[in-house]
Amino acid sequence: MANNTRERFLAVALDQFAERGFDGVSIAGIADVLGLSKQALLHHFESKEKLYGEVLDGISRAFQERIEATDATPKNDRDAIAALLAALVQDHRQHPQQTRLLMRELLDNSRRAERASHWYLRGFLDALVDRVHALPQWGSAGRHHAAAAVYQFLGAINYFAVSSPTLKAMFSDEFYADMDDCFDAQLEQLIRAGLAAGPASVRLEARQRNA
Amino acid sequence: MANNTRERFLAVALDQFAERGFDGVSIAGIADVLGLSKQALLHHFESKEKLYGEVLDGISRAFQERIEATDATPKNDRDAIAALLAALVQDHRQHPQQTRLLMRELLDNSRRAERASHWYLRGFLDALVDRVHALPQWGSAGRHHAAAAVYQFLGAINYFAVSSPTLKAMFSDEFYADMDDCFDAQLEQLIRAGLAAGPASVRLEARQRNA
DNA sequence: TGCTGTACTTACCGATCGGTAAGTTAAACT
DNA sequence: AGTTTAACTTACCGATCGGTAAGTACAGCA
Repeated sequence: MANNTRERFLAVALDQFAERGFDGVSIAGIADVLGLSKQALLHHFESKEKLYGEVLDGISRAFQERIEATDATPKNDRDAIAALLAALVQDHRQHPQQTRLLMRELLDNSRRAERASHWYLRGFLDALVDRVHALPQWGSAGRHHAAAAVYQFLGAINYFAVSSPTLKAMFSDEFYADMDDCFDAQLEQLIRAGLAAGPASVRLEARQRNA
Repeated sequence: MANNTRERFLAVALDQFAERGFDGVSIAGIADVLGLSKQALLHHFESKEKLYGEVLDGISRAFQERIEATDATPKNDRDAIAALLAALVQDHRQHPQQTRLLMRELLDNSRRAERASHWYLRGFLDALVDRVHALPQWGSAGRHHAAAAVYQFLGAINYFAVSSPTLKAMFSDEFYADMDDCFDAQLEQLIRAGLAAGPASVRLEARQRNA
């Protein structure tokens, strides 16, 4: 089991970074979980930053593979959009730690702006926006309308995914389970309704804000 | 200016905690911003945790006041729901640091579960869910349907609010400005479409997951 | 048998952390 | 004038941080 240790380090690091954030985690703490010394970790990853980078890269890669798998779905079709977003929901459900860590990155990356993997969402986002923009009603309005709508969908998904532990604690376990059970169907309905409603007409006031 | 210093500490602390998180901030760093020593801070707030608690309480209080101000809107009405959520969008726009810090709390509070102010959203959430549940189509389905829908709305708002710096960096400033300009109208349209669509019928498969 | 590289270990380092102790300064009150 | 109190300061503490240095144990290979 040569690089098995390496992968176990990455798994533990993902867990801890997701739960406590970069600054809340010590490399000694990560090593302790595996019963190894801090220097064992530094032997495989030359610094805490490098370790963190590899964790993010791993998420990014897994994410890319998953969206490429669903990228073959038909374009110019509401079903396809709903299917892509449904896949994203399942993704978040199956990898909650990845979702949590990426939400932390979203909060931190104004400082860590140099890191490229932050735009992990960019490809997925563009693909979705293109698909929405290609829909009959949406083409007439600017692309930013489609982008706003797509980002609202993503927000609905991501926020719920990240909130799961809080909602469990806030409500009863049973009520949360009920919410979770109907979430997907409710979301799909919302997406379809939103897409059918088409782009909103922007009132003039908003434009004048930049005066 | 007796307790002026105190308030300035709180303001700087909010900024730093929102930007770097609890563990990423040092009390000496906060004090430095005001040109004071670390012990000046500890004179006003007996510990870092207490300072953090007061910052959160301040947000919670401000948030409560703002939602109480809009709580007088009519019930059993789609316009009222849209108005409450529109107010929330404005709220986030005007206090981005508060929004960011609360998102961090959402990520951290599985560890800090003892803190009560985490449920700052609870009142607002319940009020919204009640209003949705009172709508003609929604009453027939369980309350959790309304809760899921409301949480999707909140997610769309919150996620966008928190993503602002990232979106600015990811797209051109102009494209982001366009998105931002049409966001409110797009969101209102989504909310109205979602409410009009009513609760989704849950397929049996989801229920069987608990087997 | 001797050499080399991998996978670790213990020992240690300077920096920084939150927090304590003990002043200092000046305004406010009696 | 004397005392108290609020608002700070400098000096210091032990703990923990990320990271370096130097060694050990062992497997594979010539």
